[in-house]
Amino acid sequence: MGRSSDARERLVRTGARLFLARSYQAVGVDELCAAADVRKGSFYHFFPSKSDLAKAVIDHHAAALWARLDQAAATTGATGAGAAAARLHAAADAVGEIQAGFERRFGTVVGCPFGNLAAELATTDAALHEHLAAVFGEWEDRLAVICRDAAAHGALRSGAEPELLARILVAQFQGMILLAKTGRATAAEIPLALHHVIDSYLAYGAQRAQPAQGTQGASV
Amino acid sequence: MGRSSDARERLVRTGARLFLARSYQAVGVDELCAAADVRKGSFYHFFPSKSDLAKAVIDHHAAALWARLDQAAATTGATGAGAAAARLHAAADAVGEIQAGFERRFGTVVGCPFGNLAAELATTDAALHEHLAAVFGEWEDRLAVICRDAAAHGALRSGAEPELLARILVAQFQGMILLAKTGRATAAEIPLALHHVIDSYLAYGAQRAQPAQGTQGASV
DNA sequence: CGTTCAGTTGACAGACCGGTCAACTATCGG
DNA sequence: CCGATAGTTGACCGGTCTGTCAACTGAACG
Repeated sequence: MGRSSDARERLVRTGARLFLARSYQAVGVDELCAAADVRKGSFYHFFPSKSDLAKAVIDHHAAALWARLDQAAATTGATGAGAAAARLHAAADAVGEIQAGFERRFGTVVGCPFGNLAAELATTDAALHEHLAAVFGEWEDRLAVICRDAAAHGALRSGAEPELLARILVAQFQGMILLAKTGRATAAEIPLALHHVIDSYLAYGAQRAQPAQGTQGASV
Repeated sequence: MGRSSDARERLVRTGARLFLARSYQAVGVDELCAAADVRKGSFYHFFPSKSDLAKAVIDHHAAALWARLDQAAATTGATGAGAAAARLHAAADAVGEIQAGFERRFGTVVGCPFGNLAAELATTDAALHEHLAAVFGEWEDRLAVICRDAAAHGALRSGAEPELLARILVAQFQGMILLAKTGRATAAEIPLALHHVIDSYLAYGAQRAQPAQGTQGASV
């Protein structure tokens, strides 16, 4: 019953775009609606508040990230000592590609969708704070799975705890993306730094032979 | 001639406090003035715009950070292979203490003063963007000096370039602080992760014997 | 002691903010 | 073909936002 519409999806997509291009607070509901060609009344038909749109935007970006990470892990099939290491490097490349895509779309490195919102809203919006914490938690967990696998195959240096390494890698992603956002690095340098950190945690002799080469697949 | 006043300093200090406790955009000039007990006309006597106050706030935090880093480097006197490594660890502890101080003052980890503003404003305020880039640049340079010293004494693993390591460490600071802000870590865990990363870059045998122990000096 | 000027004051402006609402409309299921 | 309902529309609200201004005040200095 009733009619159907893609207005909600348009709002989420333009929200994702505008929040990245500027920031959450810098984009008003009015501008958002104009850009999505949706009247304000409709906005509040789909979302109880602007904050709820942000939650949907986070889910949108999270789905895209998990898809990329799954794809990266899949192309690096098989198991074994070297495979886990390769999957870590592939995850670094996947994030690098997402950031490179943003850089192409927006003209500059606009930052991490989650990191930006966390820095801006973690202190003022409890619901978004929790939502973002869950995303970072899943990100960490996904890397921890690979790190534990690497540890099980003896691919990690002695003293390298898988869970801590996963956290360090997520932090390295966030930090490098932020430095790139300040203009002190390009999107392409993000995965390079991560390859470096990953290698420094691999058991001696397990480092990758040739320097990082992102999977050259297109799509953004 | 004319009269003197500490209103400007009060504005910078309360700006530093409120921007950390919430965010730049979440704190209005009116609220800021009320908290600093300064009338709005006076605010615009000292600062052409809210953005210029933010620039002063950044300088305020930067001065505090450089002082802490200098102090940390000084207590770890002397030179030599182990001294450079010790200075890196001391820098990690210094940042950890700053964050622990914020955590005590505000009740939660409120993030890095520079990282927060960078994430929020880098895309919308060109002047602040540049100003923040300069701070990150100096931070990186200061660590690079130590890293080069470590490299010169053969304290770094082979393949560890000092400049890249300095960048990786700044990124690790930013990333860990952001994760702590999302509630996924405490301020005390920030230096621990950094000690871990630093150790993974030190030449085998140069790792610190006993786990991180922040200089127990008080002061915030 | 008076002039000068940094600093103060409070009222004001205009735009914009997130959010509300009642009336309306098109579509889908029966 | 009709009723139920998801979606649409545009006017509207009160509050807050950054920034302005002219008149005023008081301390330092010649």
